[in-house]
Amino acid sequence: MFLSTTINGVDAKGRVSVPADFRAVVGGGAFDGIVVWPSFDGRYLEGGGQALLERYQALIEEMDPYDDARIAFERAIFGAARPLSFDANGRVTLPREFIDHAGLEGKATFVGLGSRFEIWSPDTYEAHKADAQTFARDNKRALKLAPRPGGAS
Amino acid sequence: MFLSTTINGVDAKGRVSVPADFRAVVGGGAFDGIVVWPSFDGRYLEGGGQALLERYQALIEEMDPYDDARIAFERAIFGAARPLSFDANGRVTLPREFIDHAGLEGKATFVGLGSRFEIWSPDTYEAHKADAQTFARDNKRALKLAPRPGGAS
DNA sequence: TTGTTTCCCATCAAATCCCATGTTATCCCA
DNA sequence: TGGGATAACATGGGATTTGATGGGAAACAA
Repeated sequence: MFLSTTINGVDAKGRVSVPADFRAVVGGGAFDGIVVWPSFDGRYLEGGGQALLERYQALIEEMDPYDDARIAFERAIFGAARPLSFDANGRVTLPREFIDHAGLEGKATFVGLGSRFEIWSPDTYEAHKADAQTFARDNKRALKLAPRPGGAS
Repeated sequence: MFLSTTINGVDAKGRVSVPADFRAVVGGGAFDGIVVWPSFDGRYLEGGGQALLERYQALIEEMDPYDDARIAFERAIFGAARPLSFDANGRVTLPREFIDHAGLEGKATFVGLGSRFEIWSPDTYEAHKADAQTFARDNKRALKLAPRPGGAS
């Protein structure tokens, strides 16, 4: 499970260290790396392991072949996604196009979201994080279906 | 089940012993440690075993993929949570950021709440407890209608 | 060639492990 | 039931490993 937030440097070559925790999550599969694509919803990148894309593929294949939404998702995700393999030190090289989309300038914030993660420019993310916390505080009762009490661990 | 309140020391490295009772609760799982995140509702930390987060994940995944609330909770919880593994003596190292959020200065109060626990600065917790008791006294009529186990005791 | 990408090695800081020690709780036995 | 022995827990400091990062050489493509 992808957890926590980490800021790592992006060097002149577009290289960035993927947090070791994240590498452990995707490790073990056939492809030693991550899959990343620009979000169609904002100036950030989305990513995950190969397994995530396979899950998305399964979801999309349940839609009608010529459903406009299906085609849009296929293009926005599969068409835009790139597999980025780790180098010997656990870094990946981000395509220039991705760096521009997310406005990464020397730094990148990795945000773990359970089954996937996002990559933001640190400044941009700070603003969104504050929004998310405010929203969560004001709407915490939405989670009220709440875990049944007593079942520990 | 996480029970009772314990005060343990936080050393210069940010290390703190997790109460042995709590360790027993999370023991047995794949991950030998706890998961902790800063509360988005106050100056304290929330935590539990890995199973707690999995329960939250299950709840969140029942929401629509692009629901604002879902994204906000994902960022506020998963983005902020960190898995902290036990060292050989049952301690975890709290990130500086967590120590600052909760205002821990050398001491930390672990409060067991059944399926999860909280970590407070002892002083802050005492004040909070007093407030809670005052509130309870002033509202005992309401509490009578909706008794809730686990209120600060 | 010329620019780009991939691979490899060196360095530094930070997280992790390991061992030693005091203190408290628990057990055992007379 | 008292007291000593034993084990469990909490804590401190130092050593070691891991992780992140920077630069440069080699392979590749235009």
